[in-house]
Amino acid sequence: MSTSLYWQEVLISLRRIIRATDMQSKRIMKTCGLTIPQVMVLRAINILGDVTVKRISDDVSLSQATVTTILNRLEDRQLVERVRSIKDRRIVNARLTNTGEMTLASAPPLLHEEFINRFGNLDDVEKEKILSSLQQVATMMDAGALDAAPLLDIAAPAKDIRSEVSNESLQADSAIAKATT
Amino acid sequence: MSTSLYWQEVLISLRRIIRATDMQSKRIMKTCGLTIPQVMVLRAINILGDVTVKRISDDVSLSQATVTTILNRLEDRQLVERVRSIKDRRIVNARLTNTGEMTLASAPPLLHEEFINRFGNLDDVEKEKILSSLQQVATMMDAGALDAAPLLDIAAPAKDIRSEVSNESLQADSAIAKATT
DNA sequence: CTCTAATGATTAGATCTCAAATTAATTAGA
DNA sequence: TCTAATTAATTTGAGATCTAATCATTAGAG
Repeated sequence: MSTSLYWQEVLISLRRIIRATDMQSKRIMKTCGLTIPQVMVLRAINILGDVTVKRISDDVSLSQATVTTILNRLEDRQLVERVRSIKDRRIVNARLTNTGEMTLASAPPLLHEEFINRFGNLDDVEKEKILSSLQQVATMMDAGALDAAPLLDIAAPAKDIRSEVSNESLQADSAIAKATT
Repeated sequence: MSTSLYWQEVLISLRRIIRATDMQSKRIMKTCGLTIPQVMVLRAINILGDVTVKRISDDVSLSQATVTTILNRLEDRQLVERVRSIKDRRIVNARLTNTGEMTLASAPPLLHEEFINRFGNLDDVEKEKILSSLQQVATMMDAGALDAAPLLDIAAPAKDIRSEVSNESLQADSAIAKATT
């Protein structure tokens, strides 16, 4: 059917987005020595406090293995330290060092300035439309990946966030309490 | 401004999308031996006829270097052949072999079945909303990357592909045309 | 005609990412 | 108490992707 044409378009858009993200990550790497995923992990740790690798990986949407390797690099640079839980030795809790906090605080925004400007200039309806579309796509995609179990509420996420957004103004740490609830 | 929280959400959504795409690519790789980008390159060649590496790379949003390595693998498997232009020896034209055409024809859809189902079940308004959001995001993102010069018309981004498509194989039905307007 | 600049493609080098296998630690059951 | 199953993290192995450097060819200027 005619929908088949949508796939092409969707795929191309996804490619462009993935590529742009990749390029942006490399650009950031050059200026501050950290990649986007690395900064995201730092942020997650900062927001969530001492967290397990699993929790981080859920939060930033990277596999546990990837988070482990990212933590290795962050630990090498002393931005993060790992502490084994005393209660359960299998568990590792990551936390930021002082350097890590400072580095995170000074990290540049992860999206292109250009993107930020343009997005910022859209009116709220438009912003909302875009964010909720992204979330729908993400949900539809990883619902397939995860066998459709935990993420069935397609409609909910966008709204949750929105209300958070409008209430808490800005850095609200807890706001990211997350769709995972 | 409260917009800053949007960034978190946008980033998380993008991560989820990127990850799901990656996982899907690996899944497809297992079943048919080709990754998503490989299939996309095959498709581009099929649609565009004999094409230069540059043209392919523009079309599928991968760097020239990446397309080269993909072409290497495709050529190894005899799905594609490279022909140096006689007029200008720098130029390489890629074309599908018979095997390549057959393989392409039998390649599975590149998006999760689950995604396809869900997306397909949305009404047209919703589909367009999502597609146009993706395209806006892609454009805002790679506009930054490409220094904002050539891509200022947010509305028109994916046009090349579509016009080709509609002329050739697929009989565009106009739904998409509107999405970008 | 030759030398330099530009252009298209390829190679080299560095990261990231994931699935699968592995290691370590805990819990449950015989 | 001791094994089996489970859980958390890490290591291994294989690709993909980008930028930058390189190679090959063509176009232009003197």
